[in-house]
Amino acid sequence: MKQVKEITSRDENFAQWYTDIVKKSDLVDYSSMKGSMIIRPYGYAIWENIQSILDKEFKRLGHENLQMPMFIPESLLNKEKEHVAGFAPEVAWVERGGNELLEERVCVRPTSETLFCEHYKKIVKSYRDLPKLYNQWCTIVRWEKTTRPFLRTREILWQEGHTIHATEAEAREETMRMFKVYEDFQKNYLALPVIAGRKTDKEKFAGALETYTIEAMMYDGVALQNGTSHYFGQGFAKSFGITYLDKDNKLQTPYQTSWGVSTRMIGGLIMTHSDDNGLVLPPKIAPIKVIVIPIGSPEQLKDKLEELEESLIANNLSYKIDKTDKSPGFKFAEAEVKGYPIRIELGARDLKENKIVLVRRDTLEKIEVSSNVDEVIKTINKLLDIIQTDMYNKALQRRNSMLYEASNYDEFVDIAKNKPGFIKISWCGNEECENKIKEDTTLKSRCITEEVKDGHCCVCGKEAKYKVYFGKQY
RNA sequence: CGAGAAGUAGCACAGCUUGGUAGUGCACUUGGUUUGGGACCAAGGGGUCGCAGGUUCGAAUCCUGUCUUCUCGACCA
Repeated sequence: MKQVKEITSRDENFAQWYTDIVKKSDLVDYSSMKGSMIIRPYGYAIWENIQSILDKEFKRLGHENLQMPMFIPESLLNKEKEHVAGFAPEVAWVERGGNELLEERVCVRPTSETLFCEHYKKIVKSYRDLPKLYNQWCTIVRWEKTTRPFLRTREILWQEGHTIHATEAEAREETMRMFKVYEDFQKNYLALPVIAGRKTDKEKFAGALETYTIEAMMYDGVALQNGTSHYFGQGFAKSFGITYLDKDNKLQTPYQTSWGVSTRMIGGLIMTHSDDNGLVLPPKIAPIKVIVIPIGSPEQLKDKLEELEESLIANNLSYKIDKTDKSPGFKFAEAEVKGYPIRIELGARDLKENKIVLVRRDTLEKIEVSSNVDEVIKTINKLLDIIQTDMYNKALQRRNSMLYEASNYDEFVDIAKNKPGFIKISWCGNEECENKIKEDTTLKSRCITEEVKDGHCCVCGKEAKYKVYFGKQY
């Protein structure tokens, strides 16, 4: 396979390959601010697609969008102890306004739980006020040391849902509902095979009772935490003094959740599907589904091109026609870098024989079809479905080939040191065992996938409570 | 944050050792010829050499600081 110039081979240097892909496909550009990327129109279009799909789903489930302040006074952030302790190391502070030193410094939100709590305290008085199902699309700031486009940035573009409920059951249900929304979205739209499970206490969100996580595995076997849903119980409500009167006129403390996904998912998309020729995007999320490349003089192709364009519009297929006067080879390569799912090679020579060539980006397979436009559209629609499914299955196969299960600690360490991927073990639930694994292998727990009643902890040999995956992470 | 490397036109780089008019290829613009895997000819346009100091008659080049990027570690709800 011919390799596109200037993209490092994926198997040679995965990190460099990733950097090349995001740059060459024009998803992002760097700015002079470390860790704050410029999301270019093509990258932002992917985010807009993600946004519109999820936003519709959130609203269908009864959520309302709102917008919170971007600054949090220190005293407000400090109200929930565990929460602030977890975030303190990566909070950015504003200490001056103009030339004046502030009386109280304010942080740029690393997440908005505290702001929502303060607000709930004001607006929740009665059981009639519950639940509140809120979401905001915004940016947050976490002062990361090492940054990489999409995967780890200081300024993060994301969505955070915050809900408050009268009962524990309702809040738990909400946590799991949104967890499922994320899981389905990533499988069905992003074509990412994911492992969904609960975080260990060590790895859960600061201030949460339970954190549920969507863990995707990248091409190189490294994990990407691609979304989380948290159950807070009454912890935040108690810290902030949020109460309401129930039907019996008794004062009660409500239950809360929060959940979020970010543009990190775009990094996940790239690191799962793309190849040495460039980006490969699942059709359901690709901003442009079809790229038309005319080959031959414009006069020869004019009629067919117009006919094709009309049909693409009529069938609601997002498309682009490359009318530049570059050579066909250049356009092919460019189309591959951009990852358009289907390429139409509209060639004068083929048209004489009433043929058109379609090319799948995921496999680069060339498919000859009749130049009858209705036929072409029919084939495209079929192909888009096939590509979406095939991409998922291909990623699933690779992911599964890097899933291991270890029955004893020696085996675990051996796999951890020699094979990239996730390793499943039985675990007693104690943090010491997690820490030992971290020390010996640098692996961290990804998530708990099931509870078990028998078996022994892979590390200490005591009675096992869970099956849990370990892996390296981005 | 630690170790290493890099920053000169949109991109890839040369020039730096030994200070003295800012270079090459691709890309871009115009005109023409082309068109099935990164076309060709001709004529053009574009850079305060990452930023800030310092040394010097003179700095892309030497010195100091700083920022950004990359690789590998550490860190990472």
